[in-house]
Amino acid sequence: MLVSDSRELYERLLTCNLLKNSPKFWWPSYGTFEVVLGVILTQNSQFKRVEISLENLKNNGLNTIDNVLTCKSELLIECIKPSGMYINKSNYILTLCQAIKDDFNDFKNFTCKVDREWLLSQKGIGKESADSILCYACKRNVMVVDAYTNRLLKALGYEFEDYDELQSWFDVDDALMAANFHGMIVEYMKNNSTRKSVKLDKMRF
DNA sequence: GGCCAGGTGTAAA
DNA sequence: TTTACACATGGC
Repeated sequence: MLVSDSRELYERLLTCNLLKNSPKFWWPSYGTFEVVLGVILTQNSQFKRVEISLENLKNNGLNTIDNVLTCKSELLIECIKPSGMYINKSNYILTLCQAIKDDFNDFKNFTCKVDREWLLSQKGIGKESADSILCYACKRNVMVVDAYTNRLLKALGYEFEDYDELQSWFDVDDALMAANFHGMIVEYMKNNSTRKSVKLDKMRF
């Protein structure tokens, strides 16, 4: 094992200064409804494409639950096309917005009251998306793990059975640490890895 | 042309 | 329970 625990990994990632271009939070519009849209749009897509879609949505006023629910679905689809899989994703967005309205009334109440189980029962929301919404939209102390995280830990000598086991390896203090931890892992892996290999020298190995 | 990107649902085996 | 495939786009 090249690191003894998640805290050592966190310290090593901090020394890489990976979040220097994101002064406070790595995910854009942290704590807003736009994060929910971004989480669905980013599924099997590049975030650069997601940012184009989010800009389209914003320019058409589709950055609130009510506006998404009352707009023509053709407009929603047109806005999110750059991220791909727009038929599925537009349906996921619409049904999720309706469910939030039905069960929580508004976004603010949703962020305070929603839990993981509720999110996982929604179509189009799996574990990673549920945790991303909790972490980056609801500002909860929830660690998001993904394929990057799994590959990094594997390169460091760890093997995990599944998502939940990988997630439970992480020990985080608060919402800010969780948000930045996952962000640093993604940024590190984007810059220092391919599907087959991970360069560890930036972390002083 | 094939592979991949800040995944998930569904059907078949 | 696991595996294979669909979803769809643009960059390399």
